Amino acid sequence: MSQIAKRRAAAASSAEDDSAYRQKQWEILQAAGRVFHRLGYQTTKLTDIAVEAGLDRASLYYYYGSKEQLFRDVASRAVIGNIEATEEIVSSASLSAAEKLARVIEVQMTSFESNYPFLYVLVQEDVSKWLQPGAEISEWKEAVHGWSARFFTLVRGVISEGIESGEFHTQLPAGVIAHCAIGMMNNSSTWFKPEGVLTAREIARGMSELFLAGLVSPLSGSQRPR
Amino acid sequence: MSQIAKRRAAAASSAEDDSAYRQKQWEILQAAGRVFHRLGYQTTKLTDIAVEAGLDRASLYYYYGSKEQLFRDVASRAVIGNIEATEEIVSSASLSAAEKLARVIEVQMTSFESNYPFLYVLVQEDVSKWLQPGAEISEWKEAVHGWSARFFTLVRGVISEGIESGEFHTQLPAGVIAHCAIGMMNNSSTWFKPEGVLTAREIARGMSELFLAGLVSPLSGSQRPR
DNA sequence: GTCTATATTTGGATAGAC
DNA sequence: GTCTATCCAAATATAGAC
Repeated sequence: MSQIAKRRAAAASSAEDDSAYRQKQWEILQAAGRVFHRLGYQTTKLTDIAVEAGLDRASLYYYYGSKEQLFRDVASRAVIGNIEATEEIVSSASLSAAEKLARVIEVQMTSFESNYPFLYVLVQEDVSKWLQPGAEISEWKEAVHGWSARFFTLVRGVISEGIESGEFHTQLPAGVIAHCAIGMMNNSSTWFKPEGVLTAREIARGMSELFLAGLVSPLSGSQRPR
Repeated sequence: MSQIAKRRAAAASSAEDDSAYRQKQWEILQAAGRVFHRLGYQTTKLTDIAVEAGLDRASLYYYYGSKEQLFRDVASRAVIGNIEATEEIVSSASLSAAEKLARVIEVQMTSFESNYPFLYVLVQEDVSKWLQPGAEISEWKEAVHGWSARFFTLVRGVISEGIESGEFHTQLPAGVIAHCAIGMMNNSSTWFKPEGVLTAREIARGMSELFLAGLVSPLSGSQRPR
């Protein structure tokens, strides 16, 4: 164990929750989140994060042990609660498939917003590439990949449910529709800004409407007058 | 100019179109395309490409001068014709907005298929990050970014046209809808396989229907019986 | 706690033998 | 044409002074 690792461990174990140490950790984490979101994991250099956080490259190691740990902490921040909320929606007995889909979209989009930019950091990394042959896999990577797969399965399940009950009509398999929905949402990492004119909730409603009623339907757009 | 560069230039200039040299270049390019698609540009190491192509890392330099040139050749392969086809559709005077959108989706999806995986290599790179402050920009990167922006503008234009003519109904701004459409299509880089059960054309039709009529509309899905 | 200076590793690119 | 053996730059991580 390196010297800096010992000092880091000592500082971490003796630090209270609201200590200056934790505060600084949090500031660095936020800075890292912004940079990862802007540049992606591979492109981001520790220098970029150090500059964004306003200290030296070496000083980062007093707070975080590695670039990967930094990324891990950034990315873990939001996922779990998100998945659980989605599972609850999907397993509801009283909601129609359309309502479920609308709520899943709303949970996801508002989660992108309230956890900004942490959740985006993850979705834009395409975690499915992590388990490709040749890549070193870690327990954490597998877990994230599992969540990602789980989310896909949940969305596909809702679509399947709607198709089987006759509520939804489509020529495409449920999995493809699920990919479309997820792609639409995840792609918002490239354009959505929390301080924009539209809130995540408003965008989510528009997306649901688009997905359920389409652009041409005379029903759509008139349900909620502007 | 390095020795290997001279030998490469000599081989390239004296090679006929159907020579063994060109053939090998093409094989390497295909291998590189597969690896870039699988791992992304930054993550891909020259070793990965060499292994995929079945020769040594150093031997690549007899055919291509750098990793970036390799990527550039991979990525340039498909884009231009694609943009031009899209521009022609959009500028048509006789098509409705809905028909234009459907055709744009079909062009894009079939292009992903027929150029597989070259076009995917590009869309999954998020070229907008290339012009971020701090990144070194090249003429080529700017050109690609320009195409990407142009494509977005074209799609948004179609949506706007439909909204203004009263053909489309939505609560969302045209730009957001355009992002949704593009996100849906580009995300297919993570799941579409040319050898799958559905052709790109079939998927494109399904996507158009989804976008125009929605999932719930009783019209959708019945237009083309299965 | 933060920095300067440096060790270490990785990966792109070259020289030169064959 | 392809390879072995390097070189070199970039980037992560560490030691140790302050």
